[in-house]
Amino acid sequence: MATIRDVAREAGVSIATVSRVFNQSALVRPETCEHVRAIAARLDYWPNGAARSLITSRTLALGVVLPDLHGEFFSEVIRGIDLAARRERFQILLSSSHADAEALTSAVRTLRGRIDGLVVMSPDADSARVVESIAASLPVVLIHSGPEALACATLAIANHDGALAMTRHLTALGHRPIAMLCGPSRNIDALERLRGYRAGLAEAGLEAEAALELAGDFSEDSGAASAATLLALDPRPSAVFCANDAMAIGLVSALRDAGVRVPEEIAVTGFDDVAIGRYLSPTLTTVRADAFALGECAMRILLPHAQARQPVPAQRVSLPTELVVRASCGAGLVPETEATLRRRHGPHAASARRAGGDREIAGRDGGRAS
Amino acid sequence: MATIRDVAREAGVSIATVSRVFNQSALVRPETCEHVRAIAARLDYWPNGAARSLITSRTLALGVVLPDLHGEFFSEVIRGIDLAARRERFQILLSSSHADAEALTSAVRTLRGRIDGLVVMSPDADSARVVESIAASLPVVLIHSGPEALACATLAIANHDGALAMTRHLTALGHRPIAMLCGPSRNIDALERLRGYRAGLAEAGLEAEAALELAGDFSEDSGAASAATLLALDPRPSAVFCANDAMAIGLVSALRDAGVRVPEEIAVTGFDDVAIGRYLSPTLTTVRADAFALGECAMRILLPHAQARQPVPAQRVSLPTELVVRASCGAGLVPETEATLRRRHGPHAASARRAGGDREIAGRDGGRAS
DNA sequence: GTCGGGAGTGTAAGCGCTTACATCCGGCAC
DNA sequence: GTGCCGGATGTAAGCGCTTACACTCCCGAC
Repeated sequence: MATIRDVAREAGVSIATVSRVFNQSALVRPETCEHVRAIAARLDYWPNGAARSLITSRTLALGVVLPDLHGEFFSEVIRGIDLAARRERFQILLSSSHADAEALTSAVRTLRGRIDGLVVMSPDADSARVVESIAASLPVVLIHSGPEALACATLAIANHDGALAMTRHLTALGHRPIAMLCGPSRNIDALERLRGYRAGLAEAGLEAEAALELAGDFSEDSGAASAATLLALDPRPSAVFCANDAMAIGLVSALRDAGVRVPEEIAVTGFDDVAIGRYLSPTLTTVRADAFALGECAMRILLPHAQARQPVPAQRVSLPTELVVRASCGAGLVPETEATLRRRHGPHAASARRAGGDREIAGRDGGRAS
Repeated sequence: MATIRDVAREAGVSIATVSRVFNQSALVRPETCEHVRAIAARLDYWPNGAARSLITSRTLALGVVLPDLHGEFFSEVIRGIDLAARRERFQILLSSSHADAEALTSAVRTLRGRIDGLVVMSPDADSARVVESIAASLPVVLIHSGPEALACATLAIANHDGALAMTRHLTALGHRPIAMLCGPSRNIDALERLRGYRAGLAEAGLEAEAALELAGDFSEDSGAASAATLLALDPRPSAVFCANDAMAIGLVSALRDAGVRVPEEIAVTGFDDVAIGRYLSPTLTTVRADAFALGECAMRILLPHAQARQPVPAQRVSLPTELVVRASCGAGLVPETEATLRRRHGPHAASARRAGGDREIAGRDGGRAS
């Protein structure tokens, strides 16, 4: 691999001149510049990134640490991050599956000196501490939905509000009892969604019951597996709010196999709004948590500070969610009981598929907040 | 940020000793080692990756260049790559959306000096040339399904064989005419699938007809959009083989909206085997192209050479596909006409959902080959 | 006692680059 | 002609690290 010295020798100039050519310095005579570029092209030379970043202490790279890469949600987050980063000519160093705080610490260490900033997505509480401690020396944004205040820039999904909106929607449609298929018991997002569900029940004067809170783990299989438990409940719930779409999809499939009609006999709703939700039968009523926007938003917060190499001030930004009413909740079947509902949703039958207008912003108090 | 010199001064040793401590050199007295580690921990020191890789010319990072990040397929490829890379303590530098050869070249340049090896996934022919030219100076694996031989290590999906197996399956079930919903016209994978479809028709003595080859672009929407064209065909096809699952999902959804029963009136099949295929109604008959395995396999080829920093010898590895028979093809409805088919597939009704045994390896001549 | 050798540590070079500063040179004002 | 200025280029330091080689002990063999 050719180095700057090879090019300089070959071009009959000093390495400083070659360097200037590759750094758009205006101080190089056009002819010299041309000549150097020609030689560089011939030798297939391009500045070495490591050497460059060693002296400039800027790497034009950002670290992205995720808990996992499974499923559409993470993939969309990465896409959002990647797109925003590329716009500013930043590379992405991806690192995943950091189950515990220790793994996270060591991941961050290996990244040191290779990145100008970091996005950490972590659904567990310990990792938040680790990130807090890094935040002083490296621009960091933490994607974390826990309710507590942290000493670093935090981006949260409005899980609670989204789940509340969904539960309100189900109670307003007259569903009861309403069950919840929960996510992993130590997952912050899952817990916040559960909180929102409970708040929604309370608002409608319904009581939260342990028997109605089914265990799940965010996988399609766990959704399918919960069908039996669900059908054995007495009284049988008229609606099930699943903590994510994957479980809702698994559950609908298992219910269909069991000969139970959705939404006529049991309504099923999800959370996330995965792409195929609008193509399922019945189309899936869910809460849109815009994963792409999440990644993009994290970048919007991080990038200016990464470029300036200055710590991101502690702040808390919440990304609003939207209630997406389609068919699986039974809207359109059950007469609506509240005039407000009708006004807010507009028509939303099964035919609302692919319509953009079937959405309502639920996270009214989302948006920016410190 | 503390440097090696700070630690050395504080610990009262030379920088060489500190360096040795962090490189597991056996030459350091245990007490010294302990002492240095303590100081390092106190100063929150960790070796700078850029400096390290500048002198060792190893980065413990691999570049991954993808055409796009949209959809489950890519996300699974990345997951496979990430997992395999992590096992060998390699980081992943992700770079996507390199539409053309030029963008690819510049992406590779920015990566130079930051990576020990590279995986490029590219469905277009020009990029293959770019990769070929890099292969001499950097270990590279190209994921590319074009039929031509290339001067670099190439990993291909057995698109042709998979599509052939699917078409055979459909003809054997007695379907005709059989339409194909194609992918992007310049996409190699899409073209190879089309080739396989045509070969399958020819085998069955059927003629390929332009009218039966519908235009699509791999998106759910394009699948849905093709429903009208399809239904207007005369004679109406009894089966449609979609070049990927996303289009099949969109098509099934649009057909359902149009009141056409799948598979009774029209059978629909896909390619990829996305996770939710088994949860759809009807469950989706498709060709499994194991994206996770693809990423993993690319790493298996690349990693040894990346570690040794030696070019990957030109070779061609093909990843076999499997025919996954579920309900959307109408198997179980239509009496099977060939004894061989029955023997190969075993029972496969709608209830085959979630069964592992409903799969048959189609790419018999896949596997390793040079 | 002398010597050799190996274990532990230090010294210094240099990876490929950027950049402050030095140098050179041509042109222009006087 | 001299001096000055500024544009173009060169020189050299040094980013934080690894590692070849040098050095210093200390111990055991003789």
